[in-house]
Amino acid sequence: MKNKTNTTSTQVANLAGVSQSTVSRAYLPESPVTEKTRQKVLEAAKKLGYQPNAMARSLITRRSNMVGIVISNVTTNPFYPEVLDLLSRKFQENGQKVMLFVVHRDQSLDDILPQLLEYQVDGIIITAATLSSDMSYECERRGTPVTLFNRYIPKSNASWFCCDNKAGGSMVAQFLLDSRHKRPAYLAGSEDTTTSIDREKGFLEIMNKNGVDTLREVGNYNYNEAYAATVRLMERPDPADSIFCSNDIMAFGALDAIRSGMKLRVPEDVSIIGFDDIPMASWPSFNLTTVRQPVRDMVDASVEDLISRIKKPENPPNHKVIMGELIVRGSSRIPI
Amino acid sequence: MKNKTNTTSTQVANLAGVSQSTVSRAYLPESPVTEKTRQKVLEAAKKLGYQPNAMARSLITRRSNMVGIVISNVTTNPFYPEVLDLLSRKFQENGQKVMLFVVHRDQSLDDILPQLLEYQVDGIIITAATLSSDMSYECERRGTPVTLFNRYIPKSNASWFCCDNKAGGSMVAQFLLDSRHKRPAYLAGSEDTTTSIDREKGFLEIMNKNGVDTLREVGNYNYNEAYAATVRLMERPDPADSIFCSNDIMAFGALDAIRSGMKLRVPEDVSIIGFDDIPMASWPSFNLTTVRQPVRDMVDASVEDLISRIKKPENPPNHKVIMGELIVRGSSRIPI
DNA sequence: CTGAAAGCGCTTACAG
DNA sequence: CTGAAAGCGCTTACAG
Repeated sequence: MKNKTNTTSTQVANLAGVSQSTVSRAYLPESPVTEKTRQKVLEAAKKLGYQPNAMARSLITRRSNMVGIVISNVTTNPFYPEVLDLLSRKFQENGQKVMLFVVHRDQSLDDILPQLLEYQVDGIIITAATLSSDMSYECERRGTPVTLFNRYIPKSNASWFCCDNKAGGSMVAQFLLDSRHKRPAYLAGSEDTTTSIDREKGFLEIMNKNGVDTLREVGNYNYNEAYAATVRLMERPDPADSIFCSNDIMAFGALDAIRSGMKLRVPEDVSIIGFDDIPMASWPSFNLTTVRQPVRDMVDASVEDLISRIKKPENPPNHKVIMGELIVRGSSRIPI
Repeated sequence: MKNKTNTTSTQVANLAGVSQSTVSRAYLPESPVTEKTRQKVLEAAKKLGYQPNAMARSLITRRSNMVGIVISNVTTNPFYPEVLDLLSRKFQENGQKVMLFVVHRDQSLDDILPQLLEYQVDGIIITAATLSSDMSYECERRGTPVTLFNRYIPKSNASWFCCDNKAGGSMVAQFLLDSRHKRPAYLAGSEDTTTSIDREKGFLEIMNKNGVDTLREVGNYNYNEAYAATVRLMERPDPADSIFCSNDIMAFGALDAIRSGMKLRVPEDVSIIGFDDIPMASWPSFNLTTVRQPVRDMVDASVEDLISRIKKPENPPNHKVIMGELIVRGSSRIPI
């Protein structure tokens, strides 16, 4: 293969017999060019295989038309591939390119964001991870808007859009009480995530209000840990009669532990409820009662917010919490 | 939030009392600068919050340090989020940024690749999709190497790295025969994918050699379609006694159809075998016998190939087919 | 409408 | 080692 060779606007200009500026104008929608010269340019461009260089354009327009997406958990929770799919689709529809960073537990965003800024992204969406105040400040200083997806930071210049996790937890609690459960358990996700904390908060608020004691275990949003935690919950002298898992993947772990591991029945012996409503939740093998996150609305809101703040940097950040919906399936007993 | 403002090397130069070129050199590893001036520059840079502009750098070095990843099926098959995760991690470790495109059935790569080229990516990896010869030619003309992941094109300038899909199909066929199945079925993925075609080819080769007739249905790599296809396979007067599904997700659909839908037993009534070995395959609910794709090796080979061809554009494309491994679990009867 | 010129923020020969 | 200058490939005032 030959070395990198790019046709430039000057070469096209020479062939078309116009100036380089005219070639440039031929590619700009609102520019003043007669249709005739534009055709002449486009023809020459085609002959030479010319395409404008986006780097050079970005350099001078101070707009890269790239946004950064930072995501994690992409292999451990099917919810995130869906979020990524929707986000990137929306940006593509808007003509924005996506620079992607997949982060892992051992990586700090403080090393990632500077790389995004170095490439002059116009804005950043952060999913399933949170922002240090240093970085938040740095983005603000540079004028690069940041939007958090399903996370929030009390005071910062970032926008955020979350599922109403607390209300979701409360809905589950109320549903469990209505269906006469006496010994509910909360299976927490990662302890440092606001999602798990808020779901638990909402859940406990209702349980406490009704004077019901709850059990608690931690599953770190992970199938295997949830499986083990469920075994612990069930081997107690006072086992749980229902488990609210902070995401669907953990609920599957709980389900498998109860049915395959302990040979108990769902929902007769134990009710299992999840959170997310990923597509698998409706598969017959799981048939999971769960809280559906309004992913589409959350994605739409995030992208629209980011784009509007890219266009008008003076716009203040926005925050919104969007209600989820309880989807009742066969993994839980139902109110009579 | 204020408007975009970037500190430039010239400002740093002024503060540090050196020339702009010296500031530039301070950021280049191999450049001749005394440690003392470098420190002076870095200090000034820190004070001003300076960071080099990657766009300007790319423009002049003719290397963007960005690679394009084109991926699809990211929500329908957990195999691909894993591929994406591994690919992007490897590139990040190599200091390459990733420009991501998630494509859908209705989108042609012929619209995507020009966007990647416009942004001067140094190379492109295409996963779960294939390349038109026009585009292949265009990339070659521009000197941008392309690597296909688990796809191939007979003659083109692209590299490719695949699982040995044909051998995988043969392994499954032999295993099914060894465990005395008499009426095997092949459940095809998308008909236009080489992965499904090759797995079927290998499967049939062994079956034919042994004079065994096979059934066939199409599931398009999709859970629901596989569920329906399985029902058809079992409702025949001569139902299948084993189903080789062209990926794991379809195998789950088959499993659910057989157990939840038709109340038959696996593996006593029917053996189910998949392909991929995604993490869920080992969950107790599925406990799926399947062919494990050597994802890590495939990813490593692809990334290394792309990087080496970015460095040396004169290197010819490489092709490699890597053997998978049959993972025997509980969804299939075993040879006696 | 069209062209000549300046300039975006860098890297890199070329001198010194 | 360091600086002045050219130039990467564009866009965009400024004249005409």
